[in-house]
Parts: sequence; structure tokens; C-alpha cells
Amino acid sequence: MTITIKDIANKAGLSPASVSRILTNRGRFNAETAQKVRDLAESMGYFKNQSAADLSQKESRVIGVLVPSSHTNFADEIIKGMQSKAYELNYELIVAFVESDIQQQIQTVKSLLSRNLLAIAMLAIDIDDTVLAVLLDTNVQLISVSNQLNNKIPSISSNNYDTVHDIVDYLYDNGHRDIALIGSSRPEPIVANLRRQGFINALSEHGITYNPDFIWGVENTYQTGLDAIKHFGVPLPFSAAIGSADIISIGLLNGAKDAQLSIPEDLSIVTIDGTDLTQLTRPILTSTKQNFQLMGQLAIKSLAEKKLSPHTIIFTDTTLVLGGTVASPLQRGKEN
Amino acid sequence: MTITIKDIANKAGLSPASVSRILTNRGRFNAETAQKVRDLAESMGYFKNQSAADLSQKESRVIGVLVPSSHTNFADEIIKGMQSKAYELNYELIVAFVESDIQQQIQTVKSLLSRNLLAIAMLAIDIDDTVLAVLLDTNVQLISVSNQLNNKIPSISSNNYDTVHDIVDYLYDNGHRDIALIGSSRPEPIVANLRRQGFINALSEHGITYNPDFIWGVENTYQTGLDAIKHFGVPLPFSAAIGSADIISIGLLNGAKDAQLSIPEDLSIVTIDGTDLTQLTRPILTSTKQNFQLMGQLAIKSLAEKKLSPHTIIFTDTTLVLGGTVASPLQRGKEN
DNA sequence: AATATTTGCGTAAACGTTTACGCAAATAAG
DNA sequence: CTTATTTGCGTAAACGTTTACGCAAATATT
Repeated sequence: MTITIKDIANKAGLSPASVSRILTNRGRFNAETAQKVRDLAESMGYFKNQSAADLSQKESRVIGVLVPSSHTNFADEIIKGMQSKAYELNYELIVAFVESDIQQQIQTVKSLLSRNLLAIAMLAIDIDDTVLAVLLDTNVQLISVSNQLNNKIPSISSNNYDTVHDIVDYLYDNGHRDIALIGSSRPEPIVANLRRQGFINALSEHGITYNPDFIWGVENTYQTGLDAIKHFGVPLPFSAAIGSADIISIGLLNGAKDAQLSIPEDLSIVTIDGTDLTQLTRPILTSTKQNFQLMGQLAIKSLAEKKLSPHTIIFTDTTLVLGGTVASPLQRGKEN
Repeated sequence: MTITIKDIANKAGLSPASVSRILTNRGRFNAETAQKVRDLAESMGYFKNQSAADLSQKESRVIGVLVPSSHTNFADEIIKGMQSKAYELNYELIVAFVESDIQQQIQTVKSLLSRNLLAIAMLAIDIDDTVLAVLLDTNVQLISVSNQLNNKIPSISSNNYDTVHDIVDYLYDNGHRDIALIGSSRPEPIVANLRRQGFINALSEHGITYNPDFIWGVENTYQTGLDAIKHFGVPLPFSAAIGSADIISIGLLNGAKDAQLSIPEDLSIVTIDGTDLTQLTRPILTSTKQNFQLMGQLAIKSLAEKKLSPHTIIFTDTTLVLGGTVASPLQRGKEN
């Protein structure tokens, strides 16, 4: 039924081994014969049986990608970056979405592990500890993208300390003194802690002792943004807020609007992430944009080069993108 | 290095065949022995080598999923539905993102086809004709989800004719007589035509001859929505618009706001799709919500049952979800 | 107690590809 | 012209699992 390498070999008067060498471009073969074989493969409608190849090959060129199904939409951009680099370097990606249900998580991970993988990349994943233990137990190469999990897994992400530090500087320069940081402290304790430290240190460098109440949030969701406004009440005790993710910031913005506040007059917002979502609001969100595509590319590149140690940390740059959600709080004074 | 079925067999004093029968739950075996073997597998850290299994098995339980990388975010919901059903029925999903670059498309499809697949599901995909030809040429089962491609591929989608027809009815009942339909006529000619027909027929049933100029749009993008407002100019020649996708409708809404129009007083909007994006705008978008999760579930279910013919068309229901973007145009008269 | 059926498991082949090894022919070097 | 090297390709084993077939032991049926 299906065409195999053997069929091609028969038709070409060669052995399967030769055909294999030609189609995989390994070993020695005659250039003319090679062209004949390639043409035959094309015309006979041959498709490599990857399972058979995987089975017989030592080294896999397949990289598994675990993506949270509660789908922060930057995952798309990371995957896009990965895919372009994978294509370029002739690797293959298998994407699997991870649900919150633990049983399902385990099944997903097992089904990934049951393939012959070069590595598994985890995108900003909120993965259960037991599942993580399973992953660490197998000796497949791991990498965490846009997140830092722990010191056993190499990571590629923005420098979260610097990012928040820079945002605080920017807000301070615009006259803000009372600043909030809205977002989850779970499930990325390392990232959250770095942000918190950047936040606290930046404030203290400006001679401001931070108010612990101003670091708030349970989850990285839209609802958290909405809730934040209700939690602090109007008038807000701060003049600017940093949203830990675009979707949170949109929640902040809508929550503020729903409470009859004007943005940015009554509240300045800077969001972390800077995906296309920032363009959908009015005013457009001011953001520190992460370079997700680059993260994806670097992930594949560094996996291909096999130079990752458990402690490797790669940072990608962020850039401040001006929208319309930051104003000086002094202006508000003038207006009154 | 890695644990195989043979290792387990040795330790259990059995043959590999028996272990295989036990772990796959096929054929005959003793219940006690089975438990012992399962425990051994667990404790030894065994992972099935899926490549080997695929190679030796006649029938695959793997379903490939082609997802557009220009990622309409409802794809997530479809995948979520697929994954839950796949988990339930013990199928496995391999997700691949399709770029717009044709070479890359071909590589992606080939890499899918080089696995032993039960079927390939295509999500709302704008796939190149040559690539589609490749897919049709192989005799792998295909299914199109949330889109109708042609009469050679079974599909699961909303009834696009009814959906638009119902929206027109709803808008008519709210007093609207001049209605526009904004969105692409490509790359889903069948879907676009059905919507167009639903649009035209519904209007004509209300005694309105439709204005062809009011069907407008190049792509299903945010920009199209923005452009639409500029294209028609202020004041708009219609009182209501149907956006073919949430992202278009957000474009319409923002475009209108940018032109100093008020929503819904100056323009009523109903959007097709009804993803979470509709909640992010102010006012919240009124939508006809498609049941994407159900589509995903049905896709897996019908593939599992193997009763799909090339002409099979399955419709899922849509529901009108009231937001704040529809007002009677008469109110505008009152206000003036 | 003799025969029939069921149960539990082992044997061995098969899936399609890759690859180490080796051999003969072709080419190069001396 | 002889010896050394390179080229092109075939042989055969290996990857880990599944499964048709068959056999002996256990159990059921008369």
C-alpha cells in the first residue's frame, strides 16, 4: 500500500541502504544515481516513515514543546520563532498543550516522552510539581522559555529584574511616586520574586520605601486586573500600576473605566509583555515588549548546539513601547 | 540505557509479548501477573517507545492537527475540545502550526505525513492549493474544523448561513435597515459565500434589497476593521455592522472610537465568533458565539467512529450573546 | 473419567529505516 | 605498472513493539 524505501530501491535497482543514504544525504553515493532516486521518490509519492527512522536512529531531531492551554497569546509568538529556527536547522517540533488537570498533564507528558525526543521546551508553563519531577527524572534535555523554573532547568527569558526596574524608573521620571505592581506571585515564583525585587530596589533607589500592599494579585488573568481596581477602591491609592501581563493590564484598564476613571489621567498603566493585545485598547497600552520570537529562536538554537547546562540563563532584551496609558500625575493636579 | 519492554519481561520472568499484551491491555493474561508487570513498569520508569509501537501497529491512534499560525485565538478552544476528547478516547494529538510560507507549509505537512496518522484535522486553515493537493493525494483521512474547504473534505462548523441570517433578523428587529457585513471573502470562499447568502436573503425577506457596497473587507484582521471605518467615512452610511470575526469587530469598534463615534449609538456591532476577546472591549461586544470546544470534540469523535464521507457536513449551534454594542438606531433619533 | 473448552503465555516474524562493515571497481599516487 | 586510496554500493543486524499462531496447563462439561 504505502511506498517504502524498498519499493524505491527495487525500481532503481539499488539496495534499501543506498536509497536511505541518498534520501538522508549521509554517507557516500553517486550524484547521478542520487538524482534518479530523488526523482523516483517524488514521483512515487514516497513519505518517510518517521517512526521507523526514529526507531533506528540514535539521535532525534524532534523537539517537544509544552504549551499552557490557558493560552497567554505570546506562546504563539514563541512557537513561531521556534518553528522558523527549527525549519532552518532541520529540526521538527511536536507541540502539546498542557491542561490544568494533572492526570491529563501526565498523559500529555508521557505521550511526549514516549517519542524519541532531543529535548522538551516548556513555554511559560504552570506545570505541576509531580509532573515536573517526572520530566527531571528522565534524562531528556529540558529548557524553559519565557520563564525561570528552578536552577535545574536552563531558561530563556527577559531579565525580569531589569524590566520592572526600568518601568519604575520610567514612571518615576514621569512624576509617579505611588506605584502598584499587579499580578500573580504564582506559579512562577522565581520570576515574580525578580520582579518584586526590581520593583522594591528601584523605588528605594529613588528614596521611596515601598508599600507592600501595592504588590497585589492572585493569578495572571483578566479577572485579576478587574479585581485589582475593586480591591483598592476609588480613588486609587496609587497613580500608576504595572501589569504583569497584557491581559492583566487590559483588566486594569477596563476595571478603571468601569469605575468611571479616566486613563491615563486617573491611572497610568505600563504592561509587561507587549503582545498585539496592547494595540486593541483605547488608549493603546504602554508596554515593555518582550522579544518572544527571539526567545523561540534562541531556544532551538541553543538546544541544537547542546551547550546548555542546568544553570544556563539566557536573557533577551525588552523595549519600552510608548502607548497612551502613561501621563504625569502632575497634570491631574493642574486639571483640578 | 532506556528501559524497554524486554527489561520488564526479564525481571518479571515473562516474555516481551506478554508484557506488551498486559501494558496495551489486549489479548489474554492473568490479572495478578498484570498488576505485577504494571508495578514493575512504573517503578523501573518505563516509557513506551511510541515509534516502535507505531511501526508495528496497523492502526494509528495519532491525529495530526494543522493550525494556522496567524492565530485566530479560537483555535485554542478547538484544540482544547479536541484534547479532552482525545484523552477520553485514548487518542493522541500532534499539533503543527502552518506558516504562510509555502515551502514551510510543505515541510510541515510532510513531517506530519511521515508519521503514521489516523487523520489530519485542519483548523480554519488558509492552506495553499498545492499543499492541499498533496494532502488529498495521500489517503489519510482529513477533516476541516470551523471551516468548509470543498466537497472533498468533511467539515465541522457553524451553519454560517443561519448565523448571519439570524444576526440580520436580530438587527432588523432592533430597527436597523442599513447593515454592513465586514470581513474577508478569502480564504474561505465557501464560508464567505454562505454568509453572504444568509445576509442577502435575510435582508430580502425583510423587503430590503441589499447594497453590494456594504459587503466589504479584504482579510480577517484587526486592520480590516479599522480600515472599514475609514473606507466608509463618517457619518457611516449604515447603522449596524456585522464583523466576521472578533478581531475585525474590535477593529471596527476602535476605528469608530478613533473617528469620535459612540458605540452603540452611532454604530451597532455584532460579531461572529464570540471568543473571550469580546469581553475585553468597552462596551462588551454582542456576538453570536460559536461552540468551538464542541467542534473540537466532535472532530475527534467522528474521526474515531470512522463514518466520515467526503461530503459529511456537521453543524454546531451558535448562540446570541448580548453585550453592549447593539442599540436601536431610533434612539439616536430621539437623542438628536 | 474422558473429552472439550478456556486460560496464560512463549515463539517468531513483521513493521521501515539506519548504519557499521566490507568488498569490488575506479581512480590516484608512486 | 604497481600499490594505495577513494568511491559506490550491498549485506545484515539493529531499533522496540505488536500480534498471529500454537502449545501446555487449568478448568469446565459430559
